[in-house]
Amino acid sequence: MTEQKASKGTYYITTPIYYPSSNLHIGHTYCTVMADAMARFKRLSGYDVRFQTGTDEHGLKIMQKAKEKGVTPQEYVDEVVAGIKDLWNTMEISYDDFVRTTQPRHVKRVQEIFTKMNEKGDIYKGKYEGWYCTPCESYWTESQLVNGCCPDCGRPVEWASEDAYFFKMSKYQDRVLKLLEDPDFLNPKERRNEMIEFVKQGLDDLCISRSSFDWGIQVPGDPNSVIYVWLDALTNYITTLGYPDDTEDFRKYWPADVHLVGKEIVRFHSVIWPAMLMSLDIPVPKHVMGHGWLLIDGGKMSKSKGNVVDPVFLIHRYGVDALKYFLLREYTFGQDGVYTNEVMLKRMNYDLANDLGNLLSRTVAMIEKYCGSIVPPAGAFDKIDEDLKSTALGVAPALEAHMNDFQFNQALEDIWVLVRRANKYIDEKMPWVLAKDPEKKEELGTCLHNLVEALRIVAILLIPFMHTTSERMQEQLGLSDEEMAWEGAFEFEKVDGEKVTKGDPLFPRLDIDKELKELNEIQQKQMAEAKKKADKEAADVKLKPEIEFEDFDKVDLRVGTIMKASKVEDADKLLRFRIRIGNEERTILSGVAEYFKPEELVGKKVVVVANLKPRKIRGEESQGMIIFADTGKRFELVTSSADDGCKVR
RNA sequence: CGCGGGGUAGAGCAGUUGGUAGCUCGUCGGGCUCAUAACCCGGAGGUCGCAGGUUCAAGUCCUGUCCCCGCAACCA
Repeated sequence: MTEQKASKGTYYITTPIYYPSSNLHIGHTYCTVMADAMARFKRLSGYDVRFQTGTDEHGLKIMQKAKEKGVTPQEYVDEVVAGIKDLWNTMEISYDDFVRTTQPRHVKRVQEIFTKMNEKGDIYKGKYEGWYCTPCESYWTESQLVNGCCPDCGRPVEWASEDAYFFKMSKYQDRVLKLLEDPDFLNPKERRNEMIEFVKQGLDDLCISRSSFDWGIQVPGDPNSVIYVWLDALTNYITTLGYPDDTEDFRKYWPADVHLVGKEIVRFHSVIWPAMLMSLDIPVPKHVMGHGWLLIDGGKMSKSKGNVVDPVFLIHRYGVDALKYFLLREYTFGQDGVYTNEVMLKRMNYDLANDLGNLLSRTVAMIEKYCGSIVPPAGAFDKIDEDLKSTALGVAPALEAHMNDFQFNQALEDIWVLVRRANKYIDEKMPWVLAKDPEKKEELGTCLHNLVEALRIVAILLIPFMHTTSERMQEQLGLSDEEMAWEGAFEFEKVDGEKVTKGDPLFPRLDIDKELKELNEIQQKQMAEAKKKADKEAADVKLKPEIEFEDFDKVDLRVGTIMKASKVEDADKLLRFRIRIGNEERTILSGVAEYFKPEELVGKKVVVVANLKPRKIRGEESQGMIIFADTGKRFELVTSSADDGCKVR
């Protein structure tokens, strides 16, 4: 890429750095493809573009994954990251920098940033508290718990605390709120509203270190703590520019023009990240754009559901350009969209094969047939010619406006307005009739000439989205590089006596029914395998660390009779039990409402942890705990026929 | 509980500052034969979740209500 033309200034766009805990799916591809299209568009428009993506490689999850595979965390991420880079190469993603948070250039600067924030007085030592799952070594918030247990492994958690470093985020609450209220900063507005409300509820200080695991960047001067992954991850956008050193890149590209992110991490980018930058006294990014998700069967893609769509497979089958086109054309930025094979195949067939491919094909065929493969000159224009011309000239300005708004689907629609107009133009002009009449030769020439003009404009405007297709069009139309310059999309009179060459169809027509059938079969198989694998992982018996008999003996288990059972109002999952244990009765709350009807439990004899310290749940005291068998999907009663009050041991 | 989003033709979606409800696919009918059986034209099909309100005028503003989805703090 030539870096000469930078007349319009710089444009720095980023994708999130992805978490390599598994291979990427089509949702990640969607985000990266958008960023790539924007980067290419800006380059063509004359900006000095910097487009960055990468991977976020620290954290507990990675450590656990590596352990499962029996490799070091570094070995583990190296392998996954190689796959990710392969994917982006296959997708022809034109990134300028790929950052890995394990790279020394990043690690060193994150520590410097931590130190800087500390010197500013924005970091203090405190206690981090939460529900801790010992086997998973993770903290969870109250709301994350599932039935009061670890959402990952389903085992009980305990309230724990550790020394940790905190960032005084609350200090920046007012400034962040002000920033969010600027309609230009965070888009689309649905996300903005959400964040404004969130900040208005008040910002707490942010815990920015962990001591429960060590796969991360060490806190300067504290070998026992690593820097919290989000501080590590977010700063990638500036460490690659050399910050905190005063570098040319940093001065040139910061603040970033756009952080393109998924809606699930908008908060980190529009609240936490700006607060951190404010602490560092450097400018905040100009824009944060939150895109929606691709949903499958109305739900989020997830490995446990076994419904992830593999982009590599689709590229292999349909080609990079077709997939890119589909992703950019089908979905409205900011909104969730439903992915189905059928929707994808229809887009590919109708828009690409029928409309665009066929238009090129019939145009080139006619020029070969009627004009000896040489694009004829244009004569006088009639009304229809003028209409085609004005449609053609309207596309580029409309497209630029939509692109600047991140309306990729609209931008492509702009191009297709011309594609459809050109197809209609052929029908209106009926060149095959003109060809039969020697006196209509000039009219025929004008028609075919104008079609090539229209296709030239289409080919140029397609470069940011499908550059290979664009090149193939250029080749078939015999256009020079000069005729394909971006500015040329704003002019109609460019072509002149080119020699056209008919090539393979741009996009072969697909037999949708047949494709659907085959795709479904293949994907069913893939999903079944993925699901099996996920289920198997879940079924592996992971025992807690060994304990002494004395530890077990501390637990007083008793048989209890359920006297009453009722639902706790205002809580979806909680049931309230009155349990008789020998001579006494007590109240116990359990988060099992989704598995049992209260009335069917009355009279059952169950096993109760009788000497558990009472705990308040939803304002009520729970005096013990009922034992259930957890199948992973359901809870089942563990019953006994013995009299209540009996010891269980 | 709270916060955010959505509910518009059979399906999937657009609808800027309120002023005759659009698009793609499907469907029905017609045209053309240059082209990848592709392309072009026309028709049918919507009380814009429901109920009120503001207004000369509301899918678009306000109130209430039902249903679906997401977030709920460190978890991409």
